Amino acid sequence: MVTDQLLASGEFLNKRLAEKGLRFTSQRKHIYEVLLSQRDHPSAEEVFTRAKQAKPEISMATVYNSLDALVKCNVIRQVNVDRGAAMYCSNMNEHAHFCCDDCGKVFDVNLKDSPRVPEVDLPVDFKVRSIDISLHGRCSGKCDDCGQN
Amino acid sequence: MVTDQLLASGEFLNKRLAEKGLRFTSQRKHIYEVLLSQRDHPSAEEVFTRAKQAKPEISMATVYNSLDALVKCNVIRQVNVDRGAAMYCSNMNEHAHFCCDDCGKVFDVNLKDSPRVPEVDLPVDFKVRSIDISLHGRCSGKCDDCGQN
DNA sequence: TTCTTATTTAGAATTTTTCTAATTATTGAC
DNA sequence: GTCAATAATTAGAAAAATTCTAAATAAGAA
Repeated sequence: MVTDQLLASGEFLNKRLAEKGLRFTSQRKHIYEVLLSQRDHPSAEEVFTRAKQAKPEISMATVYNSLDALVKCNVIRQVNVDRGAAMYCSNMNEHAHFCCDDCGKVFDVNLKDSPRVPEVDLPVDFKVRSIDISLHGRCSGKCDDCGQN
Repeated sequence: MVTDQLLASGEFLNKRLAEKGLRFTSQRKHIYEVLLSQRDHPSAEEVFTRAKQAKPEISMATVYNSLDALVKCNVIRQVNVDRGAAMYCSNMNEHAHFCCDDCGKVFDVNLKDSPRVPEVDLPVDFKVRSIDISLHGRCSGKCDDCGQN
């Protein structure tokens, strides 16, 4: 288990980046912290906005670069539920995403009997790196934007 | 089971569209046929290109509108595996998508013990309409663009 | 410290998607 | 079949999302 202290220190990220031959930079650290500090599903644009608060000089290109680096070294996930902007998720516990087609919000949902991930019939030399499960439907009233039904 | 004859006739699509209060138009029929006739995972742009061959007057806005209509009435699926363009899939059998991070190609893959779709812990009033499972990894040599490993 | 090279930056460019307003086509009622 | 209501189509503009470029900077290894 990764402790919050370890996450905060940068040690953890440093190690993960190094394992992939990626450099530990203040921008990547900051963007990672931005994602950890508010555990929703921001788009790159939204990450950019949040990151600028403490680091006004950061650029959009760096946000994309950093997000890619963080995804590559497996400390965040990229979430693609629809056309439109990709979203980013710092919850690395095994979970799926529920996307409400009414309000567009994305919720983390846990798999029952976790970690029972679906098995697939793959050609022998296909190598799986990650599995994404996303549901679409209606969150129906659970969120502010969704009315009664 | 939906027969190819039924699919081709337009009867099937007509019925599905009507069930959702959507109109049956020559453009929607054509785009559906375009997707059925080549069962890969084209982007809207690619659908546009293919559709224009027989219907040069069709517009991009109509392609998006039609794809949305076809998704809404459940005769095709929208596939979001990455940043960049959404893709469309006319295979409505239960299956997952494997996206090769090397070459970007998307493959349909069957679930083992189908149809054992993962169950999730959802708030009671969340209603699920569809489930998407996508894998990322390497197709490693199975495709033309992927070298030896 | 020095060197090499990955990363960052601002901004331009490209790609993808949505919107607009006028026109056309589909559907249901008569 | 004709008419009316309105959904869908069209071209093009606009917006949104992402990638690229070339110069400057910073990280990590020696």
